[in-house]
Amino acid sequence: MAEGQTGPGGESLLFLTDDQLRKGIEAMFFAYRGFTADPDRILAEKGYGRAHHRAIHFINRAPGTTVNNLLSILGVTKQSLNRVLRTLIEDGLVESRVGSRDKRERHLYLTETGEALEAELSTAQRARMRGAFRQAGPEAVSGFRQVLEAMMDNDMRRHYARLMDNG
Amino acid sequence: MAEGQTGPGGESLLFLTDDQLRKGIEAMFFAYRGFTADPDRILAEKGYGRAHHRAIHFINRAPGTTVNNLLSILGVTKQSLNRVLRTLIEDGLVESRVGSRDKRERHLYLTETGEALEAELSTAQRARMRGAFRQAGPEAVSGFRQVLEAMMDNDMRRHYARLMDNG
DNA sequence: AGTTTATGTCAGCCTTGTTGACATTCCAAG
DNA sequence: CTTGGAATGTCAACAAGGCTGACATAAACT
Repeated sequence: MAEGQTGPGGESLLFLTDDQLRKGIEAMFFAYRGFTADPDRILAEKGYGRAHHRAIHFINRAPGTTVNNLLSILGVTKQSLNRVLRTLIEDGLVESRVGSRDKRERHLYLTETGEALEAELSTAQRARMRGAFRQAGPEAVSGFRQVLEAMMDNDMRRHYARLMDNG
Repeated sequence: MAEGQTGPGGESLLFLTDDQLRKGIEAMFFAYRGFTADPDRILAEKGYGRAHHRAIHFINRAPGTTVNNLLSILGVTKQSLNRVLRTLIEDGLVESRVGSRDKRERHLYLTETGEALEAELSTAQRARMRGAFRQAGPEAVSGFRQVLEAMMDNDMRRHYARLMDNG
């Protein structure tokens, strides 16, 4: 089904065949492994996991963010995040400051040590992304980001857009 | 560092700034969540997880594949895969046939029930991919796949290429 | 006959997701 | 002002699905 149609306007829809879609799906699967491979190696050495990386990344992106905001970005339960945050705080990578306006809130910051790990992780991950971008070229990069953005759920796209504004 | 250089040939390297790379990284993170969201919901209803989906997908792609081949594609340990395969076989979604040439090997096939679940999962996942492809357009899709392929590790790219040939 | 290869299984550990129960803090309605 | 609900964060316990290591079996290769 859905093989090589042509739309009402006459534009080629070859890229929407089930076969093309399946290629996109498998590309996404294999590429995500490459995407996480380098940070995973670094994290494993230090006894951390991907969850720690995600927390560190977004704390670095928005220093002083609250636990609740982080929860919403990461899309996990607060209990799950809390476990990760606790080890990062114990290990001195993250600092948690009680909110001045609202004392229920905890504002999160990377310490110097935390920033060092963040730099190590993001340098490795950027190197991989840079290689892929360079190899594929600027046109391809633009398409890459368009498709990814269209693949997000609405709330994720909201978070994504907000981060793009800040950065 | 790496802000808006121009290469020796004069071509713009704006898309290789740390900022652009970071956007690519975050897009990849949020998009992968969308990518898995629909299958995850279906799987959760039936008491399966992503690991089962991956096994089902690649058995469907290459019926009769051996356990070892699947291990290499999925990049997990045999113990991990075995646990998943065992439940799929017990539940009658996958059939394991002893090899005729080499009786050590087990060749894996989806049963009718297995094919039904595969269809349900891949239909949902294709719908998401189709929406993203349609929204972004054929040029973007081409770029998307170029960047993803360039992001893979070599052995993943090998598996990917082999699957593309078959398909 | 002995070695290697492919597979399966058991036990046990870790990360990271989940839910449930609970403490603290804030705010607003009475 | 007090009290009750909402928001925020912590602790405990459990499950899925990674991992390693040890071991059994059977077939193939030398």
